[in-house]
Amino acid sequence: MTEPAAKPVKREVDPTLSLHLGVDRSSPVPLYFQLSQQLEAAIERGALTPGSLLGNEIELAGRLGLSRPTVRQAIQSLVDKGLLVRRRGVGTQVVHSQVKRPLELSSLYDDLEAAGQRPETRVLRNVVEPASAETAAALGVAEGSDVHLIERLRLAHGEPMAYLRNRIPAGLLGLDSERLEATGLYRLMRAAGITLHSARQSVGARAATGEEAGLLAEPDGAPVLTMRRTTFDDTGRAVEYGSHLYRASRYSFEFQLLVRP
Amino acid sequence: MTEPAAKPVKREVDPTLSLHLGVDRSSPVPLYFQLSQQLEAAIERGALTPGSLLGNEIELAGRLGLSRPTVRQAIQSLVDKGLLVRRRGVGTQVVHSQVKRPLELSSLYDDLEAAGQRPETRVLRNVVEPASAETAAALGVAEGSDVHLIERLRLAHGEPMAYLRNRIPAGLLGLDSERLEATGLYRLMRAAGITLHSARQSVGARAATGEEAGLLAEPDGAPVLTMRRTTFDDTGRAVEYGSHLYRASRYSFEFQLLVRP
DNA sequence: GCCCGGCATTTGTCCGGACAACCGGACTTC
DNA sequence: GAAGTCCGGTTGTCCGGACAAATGCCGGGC
Repeated sequence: MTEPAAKPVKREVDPTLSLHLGVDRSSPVPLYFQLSQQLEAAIERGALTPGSLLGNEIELAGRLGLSRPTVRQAIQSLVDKGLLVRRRGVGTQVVHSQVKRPLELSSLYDDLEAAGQRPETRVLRNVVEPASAETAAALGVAEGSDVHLIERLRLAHGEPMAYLRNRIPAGLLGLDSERLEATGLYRLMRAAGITLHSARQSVGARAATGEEAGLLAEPDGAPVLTMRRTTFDDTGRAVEYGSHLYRASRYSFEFQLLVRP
Repeated sequence: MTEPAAKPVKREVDPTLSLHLGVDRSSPVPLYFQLSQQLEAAIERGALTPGSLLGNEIELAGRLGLSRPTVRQAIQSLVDKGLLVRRRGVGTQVVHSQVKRPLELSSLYDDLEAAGQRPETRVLRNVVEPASAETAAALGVAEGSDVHLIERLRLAHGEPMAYLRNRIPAGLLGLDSERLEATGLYRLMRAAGITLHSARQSVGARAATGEEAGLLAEPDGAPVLTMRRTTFDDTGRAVEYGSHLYRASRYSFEFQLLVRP
């Protein structure tokens, strides 16, 4: 008695088959991370087309010589990034693109640089002064204690884009104007060993005052975007309080956000 | 021969000891989820104070009768929410608070309701018309195909807060003005079985036109916040394209964001 | 007194397996 | 023809164990 011929498979061919995935066990990079990077790259360059089903986890694990938990961890990280969607009883699908990045704690400097705008910074003030009540409340320090006050004008293509005013607890890191003109504040903080963790932001709008309009090369009373942000490191300390002004005619906040499942 | 007296423990007492944690194995709720909820509640009400160390995972697992992977999954979900921080060789710490919610795809209606503002909606228009080039591009449909156009005025305490203009592919869900006045658009979508997944947003500012100023009860040329948003469901379809106007004098966007580790 | 190496502690990574819940389609039944 | 039922396939949850890597502390050596 011979087996009946296998019925033609309904399922499409597993698209990860033609991807020559593989991990390097001698590398210090975690296996799940190697895999998630390869999958992300494949999605990025279109080798995994939106909507297509990834072959099932168990088979994929077997093919790569990995365990299922490891493969799941790799897939999960891409689900968290919004690149994949899982459906029980169905499979794992590539999201129909449109996803870029789900909003990071971005530095304006980095944003401009990434957009190829070659940002420029002009430090207008860089002093230490006693904290006002508002600043003290935002930073969680005693009123009157020393804080750095930094005022900068950020330009792109020689045109003013934003007027940035930051307050930073004194003694947290060295802040000379020279370095501030060469890079962004967040980069200096990371370089000083501060691990940024989260931030509270508030974005609004109002009419610019005469002085502000002058700095930003806008007409008097022009609408400007305002952004207030307090940033915390992973110990919960407030490390920065900024209140910034952006030219509404030249700048808007773009971001992607994901729905928490 | 008696054991020498144990040296006094340097470590603080495990704060989870006094928490009477426990899981119900007969419940259909996943164990890791039960645990993460209990921990989150303990943090919320201050039973786990910021900065305190959470006793190690292995001991915690043993005490609860769970395996270490399950406990790790619970902790990981809180790390993802920004409530906890892990440090290898040290332990898991409660973040020094200030964290509320890391920015969800929020409906203005829900936001206002959560703030106890009793939102009110006035539907100004609710028609089906052919898609303009801009709308078609944003929604990924053919130019000229049918889309719902909905214009609403959102009020709180009887005062206008925002002027909302949404475009939705026709046939996606039933949209009668009556239900639109009773609740928010996103709630209607979820009720129609649409799983929201992500959105691309752009927030800017400009001066209001005369007509817009009149609707929002603002003086002519007053600054207004603009928000453009395309929302996608988990199949990657664009399900909504909105361009909204908010009174800058009454409204600002508040959100929390986390640094991706 | 100061520096450095070793040690205990804790989280990070990985494995292999087991069963449950869920989805979709095929099949049966009315 | 329509509705209900069964079944294969897939992800979700959970377990127990093992070793690696990072951190902070203590003691020994200089």
